[in-house]
Amino acid sequence: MAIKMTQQNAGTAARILDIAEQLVQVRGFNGFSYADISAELGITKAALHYHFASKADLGVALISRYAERFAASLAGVDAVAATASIRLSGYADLYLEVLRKRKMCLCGMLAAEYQTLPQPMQDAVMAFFDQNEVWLEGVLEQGSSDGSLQYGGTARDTARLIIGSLEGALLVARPYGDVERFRVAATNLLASFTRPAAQPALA
Amino acid sequence: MAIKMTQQNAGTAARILDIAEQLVQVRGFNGFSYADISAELGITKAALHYHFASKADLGVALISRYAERFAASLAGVDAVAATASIRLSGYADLYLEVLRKRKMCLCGMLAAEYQTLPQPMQDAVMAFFDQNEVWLEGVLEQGSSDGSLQYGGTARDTARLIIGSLEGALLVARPYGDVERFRVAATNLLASFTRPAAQPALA
DNA sequence: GTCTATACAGCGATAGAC
DNA sequence: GTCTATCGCTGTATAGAC
Repeated sequence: MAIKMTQQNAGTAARILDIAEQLVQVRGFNGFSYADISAELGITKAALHYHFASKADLGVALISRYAERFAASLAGVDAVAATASIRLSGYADLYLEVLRKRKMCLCGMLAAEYQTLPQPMQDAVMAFFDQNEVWLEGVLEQGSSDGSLQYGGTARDTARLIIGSLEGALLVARPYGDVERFRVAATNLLASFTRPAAQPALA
Repeated sequence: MAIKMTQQNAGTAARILDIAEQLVQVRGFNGFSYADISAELGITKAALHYHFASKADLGVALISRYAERFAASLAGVDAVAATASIRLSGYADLYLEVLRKRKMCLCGMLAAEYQTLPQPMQDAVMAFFDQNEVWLEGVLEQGSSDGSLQYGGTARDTARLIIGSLEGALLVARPYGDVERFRVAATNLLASFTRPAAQPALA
């Protein structure tokens, strides 16, 4: 469980995570095995258990790292995007990049397999969606304040709509291998919030 | 593969499909085994192979039956819903019923696992989404004609947006066990098409 | 830190009795 | 149509040498 960090295993652990992440995003957590990783990394299955004692431990580490990287990406969007509308586009682009690699969002994939996951992984998956929701809620409120965005319902509900819609657009577009299918859906979705005066306040 | 239909195995095959369908919608195609079915049905694993020679055969039969039942549900919506807007609500309600049983849409689940599926199953999954798309496209065009619906982009693109958004709302709401989360997302999504004069034609 | 060797349960699937 | 029995393989995980 607790592994002391030397130069060696830090690199090995990271490579294991890289390969496992790819496998989960393509095949699912129940769709790959230690043997797949060992084959690609060129070390034995047994050696993998040194770095991650159980598959559940590997899974939790996978989500943690993914969530951290995602947080960094969101910070990057904040840094380069001036308006709320552009930030939403930047958010959708994060999904688009995943689809370009013919992968599913890690946590979208795990959400499908949710009921088969060990509980620590379940908790981490929900934390990821919560993290997305908080960020989007902030962007939506900002956009509402400065008048650049407009939406029915609360910022929170709209954030949840966006998360679900983009995850689902990714889910469905991937079998078709159709990047454009996702791009169009994301554009149409976000356009419904971006257009000024498009949606009068609910009666 | 080809099974002659007697009174006996028709009933047994249907019960196998019932149990397998439930398992796939909860745990995924890679998350259940013949042993799970045999345990619940009270017959041996070996007996299952009489009805469905391979797991792939079972999977294809599963999707076929699901698609047929879904088509019947859509016909039911057509029958009871007078307007395009009400038909869209009826469509969303089909997803809601699935979530109420704490399940994922069968083909949404299989879309996540897509890359691990035998090709006949892959084809059947896409055919299911195509079927949804055709029906929604018809409803959207009808709504556009009579002025009750309004949307940016084509009917086809909007149909795809709706499919993806509802699949994704289902995917994300299920871990939270939150039916209301889905209901709100679906309502907000459909409201953006339903409100008259909400969206002026694209410039 | 990685190895060999292996345990042991589970998988999908098959053969052949009844 | 369902059974018993079993195959061959793969799964995760462990023990202990190096």
